Amino acid sequence: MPKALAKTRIRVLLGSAFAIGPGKADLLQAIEQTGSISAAARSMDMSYRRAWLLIDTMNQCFRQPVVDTATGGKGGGGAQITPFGRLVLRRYRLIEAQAAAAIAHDIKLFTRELLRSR
Amino acid sequence: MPKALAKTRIRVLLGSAFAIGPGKADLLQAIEQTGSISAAARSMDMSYRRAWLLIDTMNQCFRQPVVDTATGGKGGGGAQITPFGRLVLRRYRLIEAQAAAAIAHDIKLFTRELLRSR
DNA sequence: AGGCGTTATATTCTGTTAAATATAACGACC
DNA sequence: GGTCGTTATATTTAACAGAATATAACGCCT
Repeated sequence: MPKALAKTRIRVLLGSAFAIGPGKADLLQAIEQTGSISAAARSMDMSYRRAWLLIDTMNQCFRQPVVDTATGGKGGGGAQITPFGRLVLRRYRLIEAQAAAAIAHDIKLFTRELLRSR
Repeated sequence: MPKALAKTRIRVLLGSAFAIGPGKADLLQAIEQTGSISAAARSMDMSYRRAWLLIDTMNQCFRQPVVDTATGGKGGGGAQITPFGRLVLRRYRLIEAQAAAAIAHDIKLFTRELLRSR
């Protein structure tokens, strides 16, 4: 059984859609590393369809696309994170880190003093 | 259509179970105000079963029960938040507020500059 | 004793979400 | 022109979550 663990999730919403959150950020990074949606999905043990849907949502929520795709061609096509996407990712990660740092101490106390030990 | 909105959710996990999060915290407050699980559930437009399940999870995750219940008796019974539950709630709200304050500025920039307007 | 509103719990139904499967289109490369 | 792996999308199937329903137990109160 894993140790008691505190996680902060920051999700940015646009209307009712989740523009970005932990999962989408990870997916962006996987695309950056693999160069395709399908390879990124495989590496995250996620269905291609699900990955494609997440990217589609992001591309619709942000002012500019975060991922560029190419169908056909060398290797059958591929996908790349855009410079704008890199910016989105960087700033999201920054916000995540700020929140985590701000509560780190109190979270530690909370889990130590209040949660049942496992 | 609602305006672009950023929400930070802090959920504290124990093992794989969510010990506490925004919904459970609200439920605790509703019980504090109403004095019963069923009235709290009604006030939140939630099924009694669901509310009971959430409370049960909390009571199992924390070192002490956060809610005391009584079956039968005056009014059929009822439920009260324990002093320990009040402590849990207060400290959870504090953590929530700290995280929100830490990222408020950057979240504002993020939504203004990066998100598509609605 | 019987009624009442609640807690506590099991079971069934239902709707939504995710997975699985299938298929078309694409364009470089051989 | 055929092959390849990918994007893009539809359709079907399965899994899960939540709602709905049902019921027992409880203890005060009239």
